[in-house]
Amino acid sequence: MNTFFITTPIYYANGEPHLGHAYTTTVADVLARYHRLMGHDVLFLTGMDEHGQKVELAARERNTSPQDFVDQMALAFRALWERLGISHDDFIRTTEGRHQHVVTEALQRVYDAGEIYSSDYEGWYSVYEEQFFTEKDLVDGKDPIGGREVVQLSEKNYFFKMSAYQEWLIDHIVAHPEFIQPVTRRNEILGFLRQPLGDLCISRPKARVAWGIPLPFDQDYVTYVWFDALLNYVTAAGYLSNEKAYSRWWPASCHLIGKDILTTHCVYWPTMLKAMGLPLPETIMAHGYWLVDAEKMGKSRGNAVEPLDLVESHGVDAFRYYLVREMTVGQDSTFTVESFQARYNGELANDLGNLVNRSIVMAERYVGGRLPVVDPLHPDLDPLRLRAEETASTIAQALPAYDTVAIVEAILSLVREANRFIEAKEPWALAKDETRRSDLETVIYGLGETLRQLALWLAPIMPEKSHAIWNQIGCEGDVANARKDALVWGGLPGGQSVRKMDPLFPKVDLEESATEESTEQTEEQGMAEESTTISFDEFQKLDLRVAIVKTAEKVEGADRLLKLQIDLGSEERQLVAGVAQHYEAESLVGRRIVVVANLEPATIRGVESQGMLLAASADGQLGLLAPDSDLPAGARVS
RNA sequence: GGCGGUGUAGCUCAGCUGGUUAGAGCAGUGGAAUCAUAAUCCAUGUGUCGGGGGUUCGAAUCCCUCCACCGCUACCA
Repeated sequence: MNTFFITTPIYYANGEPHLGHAYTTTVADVLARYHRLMGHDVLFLTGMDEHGQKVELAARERNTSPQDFVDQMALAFRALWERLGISHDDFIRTTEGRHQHVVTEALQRVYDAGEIYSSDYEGWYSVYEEQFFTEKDLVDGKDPIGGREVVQLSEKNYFFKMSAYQEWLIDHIVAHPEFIQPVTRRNEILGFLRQPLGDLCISRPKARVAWGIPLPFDQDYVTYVWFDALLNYVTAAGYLSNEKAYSRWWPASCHLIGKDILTTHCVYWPTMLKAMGLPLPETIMAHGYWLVDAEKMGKSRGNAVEPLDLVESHGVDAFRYYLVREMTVGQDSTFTVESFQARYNGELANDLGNLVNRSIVMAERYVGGRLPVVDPLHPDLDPLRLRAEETASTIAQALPAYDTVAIVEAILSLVREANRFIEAKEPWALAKDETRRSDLETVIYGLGETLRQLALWLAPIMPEKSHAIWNQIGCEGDVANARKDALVWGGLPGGQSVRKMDPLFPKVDLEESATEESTEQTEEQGMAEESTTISFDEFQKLDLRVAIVKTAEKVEGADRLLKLQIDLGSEERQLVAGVAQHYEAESLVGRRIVVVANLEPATIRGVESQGMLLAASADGQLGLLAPDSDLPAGARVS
């Protein structure tokens, strides 16, 4: 039997789950469910990464033990997976005995093979990032990632000879185009591997970090993140514990990850496996980020919407549907209420929900609620049958390509075909003509069978709603348990009674359900650590310039605004500044100021402002920023 | 700076190894129908396929170049 072993990353237990986690896990769930539908033997794994200093610190802050803390976090994640209808087969935690055993044993083997050595390491260490930095990495004496304190530290650590595997890894990636997907990420890794590859530090001294798995060959150290976390994939497969399971599941079919942990999965993990003498996973699929546009999340109404809130307002299935429908796996996408509502109203409520509703109503009204027994291959049903077969073949191609968007579109095309079919056949007209009774029955049967097909194909994406469809056409059992043979056209026997239910996707008034306020702008939600700092690139987007004030006057009808004409060197600009309560207009003329030159123009009190003057303020005091010397107008600030 | 990617209708995007009048969904406009969650169906686009050059009988699709944006990476800050 075909096996399909899919994993999500194990999520780090130092923060609450968010959209990024939800997306990865939902896509993995949808893929797992499709493979089950196709009759494959599936192992779907997710879990938690629970060791490390950040967990230790978080636990201390809450006055609890690390184990208590991670237990709570694991509960929070499990609760979300339950809410989202995730059908994982295993939930692994790195604090479990089965995993500690594998890590210990694997380390000992690699050590015995001479692939691990110890060495002194000296550098600047950030407690927060749990990382060393070289002198030149530092930015203003702070760590380059979060700008936090660093301390000089020299310590012995253990290293894995990762560098020895560089050529082998390149060869493997080149020889296996499916290994890293999408191709842009593959190129990235190949680019990364053109530089010399270093060795991998795999330890932390217990004196500094106690919360981890001790190195078997040196009890003064614990295992550092990668040689711990990544091994979860083989632990869960049964490595070193269940030979039968292991040989069945390993190597994994797919590690689904976010693009933020590409290197660890595409470089560290393969070399680790190689050193252990284990085969590599077939595919590492890196998806993109959801950009959450707070502006478009209802902020204009003063009440922003958190993506996960939509689960409560519109239901889990609509949320799952949106995730796999809107984002092409591998690319970034923007999460907005507008697009969510457009999908919900247009595709789910109008096209699909209404199709189900009108079909069931017609079955009740025109044929007494009992689905007729009709030859599924009746020529009148050809449009539906052919379209259903097309849907099936499209999905069969899209599934191995991880193309969730194509899967959804294939299903929607069947929905639209059915709506078109109804218009063409006009069952309401047939119902008025006794002589056309059999035509009518054929039509009703065709709709019933199409709904059955839809329920089956939608089940992996929308488990609850698809089951509701399944029930309404009188099918028994759980649609989630259906397998490939059920997908053959004509599986509806006929003769069973329809059971009308409430509309599947009622229109929702979001204004009432939106409550939480949010001040966030666009925020990236991957699995990367959130950071309040900005990158240098982001800073560079600002075009700050020195300007000289030519004229200044008060803006009519505004007591805080001044209208300034400024000399930017290459051009003159007009801008509006809210400094009238601190500066007389005349006193500014001739002064050098600093402005944001590439700010989008705005009209304030009817006056256009082509930029923004910079000033600092505190406790009601205000001071203009100005260069220390008589620089020319237009000088760039950086 | 190096490597890679993207740029196709108002919006979101399909268009594989070059080949009939460049497509889908949404939005817009006009119409039909009434079983249905005012839900559906039909019709409707003069799109410089980012600009320029080239290869070819023929290019959105291949090559070169330029521009814009994005990612990785280096360096500067």
